[in-house]
Amino acid sequence: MHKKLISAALKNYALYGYHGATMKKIADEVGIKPASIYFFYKNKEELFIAAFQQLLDRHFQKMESIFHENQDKPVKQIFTEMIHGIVSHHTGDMQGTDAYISLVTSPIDEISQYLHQHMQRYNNWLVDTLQSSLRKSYPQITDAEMNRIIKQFVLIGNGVFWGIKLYKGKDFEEQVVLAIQILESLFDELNEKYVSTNKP
Amino acid sequence: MHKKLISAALKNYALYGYHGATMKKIADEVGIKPASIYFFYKNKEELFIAAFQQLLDRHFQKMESIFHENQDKPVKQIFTEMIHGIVSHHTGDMQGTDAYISLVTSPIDEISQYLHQHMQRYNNWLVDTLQSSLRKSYPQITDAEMNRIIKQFVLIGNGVFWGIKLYKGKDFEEQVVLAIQILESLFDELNEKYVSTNKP
Amino acid sequence: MHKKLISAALKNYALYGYHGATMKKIADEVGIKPASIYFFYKNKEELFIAAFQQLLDRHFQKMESIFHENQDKPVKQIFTEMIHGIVSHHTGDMQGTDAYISLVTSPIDEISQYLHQHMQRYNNWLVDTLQSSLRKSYPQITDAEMNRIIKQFVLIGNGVFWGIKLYKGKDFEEQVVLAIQILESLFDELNEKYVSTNKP
Amino acid sequence: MHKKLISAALKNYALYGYHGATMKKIADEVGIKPASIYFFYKNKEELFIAAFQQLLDRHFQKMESIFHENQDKPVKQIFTEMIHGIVSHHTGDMQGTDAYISLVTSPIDEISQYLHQHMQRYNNWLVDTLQSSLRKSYPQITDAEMNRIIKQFVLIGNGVFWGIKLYKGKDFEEQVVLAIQILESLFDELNEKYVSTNKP
DNA sequence: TATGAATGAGATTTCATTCAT
DNA sequence: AATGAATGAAATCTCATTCAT
Repeated sequence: MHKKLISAALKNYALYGYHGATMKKIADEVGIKPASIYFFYKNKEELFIAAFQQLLDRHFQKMESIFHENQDKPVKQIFTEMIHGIVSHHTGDMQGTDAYISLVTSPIDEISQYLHQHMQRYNNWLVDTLQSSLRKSYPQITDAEMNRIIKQFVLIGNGVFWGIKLYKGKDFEEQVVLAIQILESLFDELNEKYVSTNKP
Repeated sequence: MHKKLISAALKNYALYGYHGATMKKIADEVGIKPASIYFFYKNKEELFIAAFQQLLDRHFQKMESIFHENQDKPVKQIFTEMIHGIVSHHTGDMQGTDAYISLVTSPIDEISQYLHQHMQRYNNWLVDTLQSSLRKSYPQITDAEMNRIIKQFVLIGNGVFWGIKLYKGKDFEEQVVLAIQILESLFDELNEKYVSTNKP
Repeated sequence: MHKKLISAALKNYALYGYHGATMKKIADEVGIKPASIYFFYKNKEELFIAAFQQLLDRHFQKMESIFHENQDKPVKQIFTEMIHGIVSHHTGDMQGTDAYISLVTSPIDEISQYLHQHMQRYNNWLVDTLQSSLRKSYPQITDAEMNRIIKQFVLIGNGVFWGIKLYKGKDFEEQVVLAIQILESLFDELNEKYVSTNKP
Repeated sequence: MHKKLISAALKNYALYGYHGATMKKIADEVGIKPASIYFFYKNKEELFIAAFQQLLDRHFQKMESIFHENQDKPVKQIFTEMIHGIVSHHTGDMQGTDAYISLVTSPIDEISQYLHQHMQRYNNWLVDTLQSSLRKSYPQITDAEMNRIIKQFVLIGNGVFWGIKLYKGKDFEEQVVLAIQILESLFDELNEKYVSTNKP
């Protein structure tokens, strides 16, 4: 029931925002009465804190698992697979995506703080992880250049992410293709610098 | 008073969402009583529809004026200036930006429709405008290539836009710099292809 | 404008009752703004008192004029013409009729009192008037018998009146016919008693 | 509580009309808070629809029971007892009577429709019932004559009913007496026609 | 576990009324 | 003669929450 309530809470949050997601709507969704929710959660705020934590934890876990599935492939492919991973994670759970977007503009303090922590943690993990992957393929790469390419990757990832809400169908697929093309040209530049001597 | 009410509505929408932006909060903000709002707008929904229309119209107008200020400059600069324009428009009106983000997940039908129309109109204008700028500098450019570079520009713009909510200060400035670097490399490729006279 | 306001007030009273007849609805009906009503009437209560007075006065005047048009005809015909008069007065002004019905259940003190006075005055006039008509045709009629026939006439008139709201078209017309048949048999009885010697 | 609410709703409707019968007044009457009414009825309209249905159903049931108590008596007495029944039903529940009168001018669609259905049903039942009673006592009576006497009975009943609101005390009692006198003379006529054996 | 009944607080909206213009 | 702007009061209704069962 905890799981079902969190899921219903997120769905309603995505649709109507915090104040629009009422205990009644959530209760209806899981087939109980509003009063019953209080058996599982102290109040509305606690329910939503639990829901948001789950949302962000799941996002983190998904990104980790995508990385682990691809960590032995060539770096470029790791990067492109992560783009695909972001896309499939979010398009496959539109309600979670909407909730995530709404979170970013949320004014509730406890939420904002947790979101900020999550961002920090996610970013650190991403940078650490991608740095080691890059270093493996380009041993002489400078820290600055690593940072640059990782941040550009994130920038492109963000562009694709926001596109999820702006484009549908073919239009969105095209965005993904174009994002990966950019990524590839970034790696082409890297290759020219660090691996040109490899091709005799 | 209409203007003040719309402004207050947007601010509160950005902060608390549709259901959290109460008529009382909005009235307090402009120094009248909640009942008085109904002299200017039939109900809450109509107030917000007016507010959202203004928000989107302003966004469009801002983009147009940025373009017109730069239309005689070299293409590459037009593109980079538009990135700067997007950034300054949104960072200078954070409340409007938050409102815009929330709009994207809004379930209110009339809003969603108007948003969709706006997107269509904005996109068409952007493509038309940038195409003619590109054609002037690269007369032999193919339609496909024009489309590609414009869409990649949009993708990068979206990445920068979403970054506004994720990064602050130096971190965000770095994102803009990196975005422009990507844009520049895209134009470098174009130049290689079409500005053959550069290579004597 | 006074006339138009009273008319609009009555119409809305008939439709929605006192509390449902809002100053806005009344103002809309006559094409002015609610604030303007206060130029003509001190407040809602005064407007309605004026309206109800007019309603009852008109009713009284109508009955008087019906009587005067028929006062030289045979008594029986006077009685039947008055039934027709009641019918045509009320069916021709359904909104006034509804207002009149609602008045009867109205809890507003000033109204109830005025209504009661009107009833008294109307009843007295009716009895006086019909008595002298009856006396002219049946000189030996007792006061008791006069009273009886007048009250039965009123009873039948009330039955027809209430039927206005219960029946439509043919069904209502039939009620009128049946009412007049009853009246006629009442007069047949009178004739047997007082004018049998007239038929040699 | 449902019963108490309906009763309070009818009382306040009779007193103040639909718009004057506020949820607060009704709640006060039954000793709860206005918000609590919404636990039992979705909104004001549904409460009143339930109340009106009960009002009309009770009226119908009362008339049926009056008939059943008297069905074995002579026809004439059935008719006069029903007049007495109408009177005692309505004078004994003045609030219900006022509510009933107000209903007749109600503009609320769902109410009007239900009222119309009730009228139809009540009328059909009345005609059917009285026809069989008449046929028992006057086997040779024509359908036309039966219809006539039933409709005249209804007409007189309506006159008495409307008199409830116009006369008090002795004056009203006199109306009932006069009504029954009329009924009796109607039956006298019937007897003359069909009970020829009375005149040896 | 779950709910029926209830409520205080507050949200949206309506309404009669005022007042300066 | 009429209205735009405003408001206090109140009406309808919603909502998070409580508590006894």
